[in-house]
Amino acid sequence: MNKKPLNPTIDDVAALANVSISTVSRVINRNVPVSEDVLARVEAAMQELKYIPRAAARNLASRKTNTLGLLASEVLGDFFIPLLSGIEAAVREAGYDLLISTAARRGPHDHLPGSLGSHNTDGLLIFAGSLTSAGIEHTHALGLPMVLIHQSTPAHLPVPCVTIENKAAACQIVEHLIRVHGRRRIVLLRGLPKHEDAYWREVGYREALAENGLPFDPALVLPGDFNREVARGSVVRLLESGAAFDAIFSGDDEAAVGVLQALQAAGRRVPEEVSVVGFDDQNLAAVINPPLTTVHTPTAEVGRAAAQQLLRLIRTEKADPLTLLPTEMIIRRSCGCNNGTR
Amino acid sequence: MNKKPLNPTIDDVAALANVSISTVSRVINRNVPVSEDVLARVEAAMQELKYIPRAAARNLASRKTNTLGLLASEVLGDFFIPLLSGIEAAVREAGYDLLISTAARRGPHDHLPGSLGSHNTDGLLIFAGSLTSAGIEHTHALGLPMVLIHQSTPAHLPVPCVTIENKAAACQIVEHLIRVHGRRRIVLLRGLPKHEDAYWREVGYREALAENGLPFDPALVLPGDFNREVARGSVVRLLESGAAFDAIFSGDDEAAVGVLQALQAAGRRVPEEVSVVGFDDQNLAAVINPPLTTVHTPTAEVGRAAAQQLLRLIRTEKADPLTLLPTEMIIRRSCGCNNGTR
DNA sequence: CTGTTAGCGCCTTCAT
DNA sequence: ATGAAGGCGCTAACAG
Repeated sequence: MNKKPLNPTIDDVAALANVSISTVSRVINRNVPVSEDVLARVEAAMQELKYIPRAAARNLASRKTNTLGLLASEVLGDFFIPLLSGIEAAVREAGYDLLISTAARRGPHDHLPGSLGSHNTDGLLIFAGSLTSAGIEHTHALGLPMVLIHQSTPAHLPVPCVTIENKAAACQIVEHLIRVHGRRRIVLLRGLPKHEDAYWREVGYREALAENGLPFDPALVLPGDFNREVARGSVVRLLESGAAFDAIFSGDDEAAVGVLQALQAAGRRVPEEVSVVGFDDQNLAAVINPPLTTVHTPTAEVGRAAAQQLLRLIRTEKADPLTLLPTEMIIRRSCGCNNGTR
Repeated sequence: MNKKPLNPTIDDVAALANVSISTVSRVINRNVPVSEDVLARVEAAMQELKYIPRAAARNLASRKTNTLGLLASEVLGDFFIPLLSGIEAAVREAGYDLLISTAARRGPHDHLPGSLGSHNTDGLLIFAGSLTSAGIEHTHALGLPMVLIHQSTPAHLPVPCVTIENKAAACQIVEHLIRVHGRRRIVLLRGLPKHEDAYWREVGYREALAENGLPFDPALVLPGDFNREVARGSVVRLLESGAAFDAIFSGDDEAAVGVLQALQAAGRRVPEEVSVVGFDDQNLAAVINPPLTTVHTPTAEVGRAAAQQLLRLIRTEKADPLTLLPTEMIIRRSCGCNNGTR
């Protein structure tokens, strides 16, 4: 008589506890009432055998996987950590697993990484830029629940989206430059062209100019791509062009690093000669020199909210079409405030 | 006759292609030769039906899950991104999936998150500090292949480990402080007490002192915990104590940030009055003020190597007991070099 | 090279 | 409240 199978199954537990496998299944799932003593026996047996239900078998039988997929873009920026921990927390609290996949080279027909296909995941969290519009439609057509992060749904598809307030914050921070620091020639380092955050930040920038009677000068709008090197290159070229400017609004903090490097290499003093502000309030914003005035984005909350919406969608087939999380301006020194302090 | 089932199974494909399901299975897995025309027919049918094999069914039948689990610690530091991308790359190249789980509150008996249990994952990647020694032994006893990251195996268990060279690099950077900058009262801000990286870095520090005829002074060893605030607190207290010191070797870059903040707040000039060096070469090391002299650690490679070892272990039951990746000192300004440059 | 036949381990009606 | 039996969709011998 084999006492302890190395990979116990539900049958082993049932045998040990002297009940049927259905009963064991019931105590595992706690769906249906089970008498006190039977419950105790079964639980003891499970402990004894160190029984762990096989996910594959449960998934196959129950037709759900209890796992959520996260499709991330190839470039994992600094904001990815808070995003991930927010997602992870929500997913775990709900008893789900998290399968992650970065957007690898995927052909046009090959819309999803195989593993994230409809049968291997109960739903998908899709980060901005990790799937084309066509890919999203295709996935949606498959009937896979999904929610988009930092990207609104294309083609009027009923796909929930969770993102942050970009425009008002961008407007506010640019107005800060104008009204508090008297800047009038403000450069915009736009983010990734197709990125919605970048788009709305630009709209906010223009709005601030317009509301304060400043002209919009296309010569002051340069590529930043949310990338340190790209941003640095843009500023170097701007400097070479001899164009006049007294402030730079960078698409995100990462690009702001490049901005500062280019400016400092050229001997331009920040913030005395030129104010610099960013967006995101990433880890390095507070420690860089000078400390960066920027906009704080609640990235962990975005992750958490996205996971929660997806879970709701899966369970109730209903979710908020749009979750817009608030942002907040953080004044430090790169804009010109607090200079001399500390 | 139902033309396109919404969730096609292998049977639908077989029917459409006029073959048996075994044949379809063969073209899916490409294990066994299949004739040209049959292969074409089957592939056409799969396309036509948009067939996606159900992972749960394959897993159940084949007794393997094709997914690797990653157990991470609760605190996801900056180094986590490169680690994750290295892992993800290796895992994806091998055609596996990645299930991630941060070490949540887990009771003493409840060693693993359920989903990472032996039946749901073919193997585990365990990051330092995410599992106790007992947990590791327990998991190993379950027969689950695993490899440890930045942590060596306890109790002589045959569990492969991949980590980095800490001691020599720590010794080298401290020697740099001594020989190049003439520092003699060097503070050590140790990392997390139970963390092996921290241990070896301390050994390297002591070795450097010994080899250069400097006394080891316990008063100069303070907690840093790989944490910005803890490090700052330690330095603040050190300053208050009035102890003399002319350099600080911080357990990692994150702690170095706290060191710099405390020093600058107290008006101590870095590197003129005190040299500061870190370890890890994190994202912010190059942009902080002053740019941090530190040790570069190949974190993405660590992730990749760990995944590869785990895969080898799963496939061949053999793996290198220890993979030690090289590190490299990066000279910037906080030690006193290159001052005035740029 | 291809088809037939058992399961893989669990959930889920359906009886009792 | 509990047991019996039939799949879930696929892989893996085993024949042919």
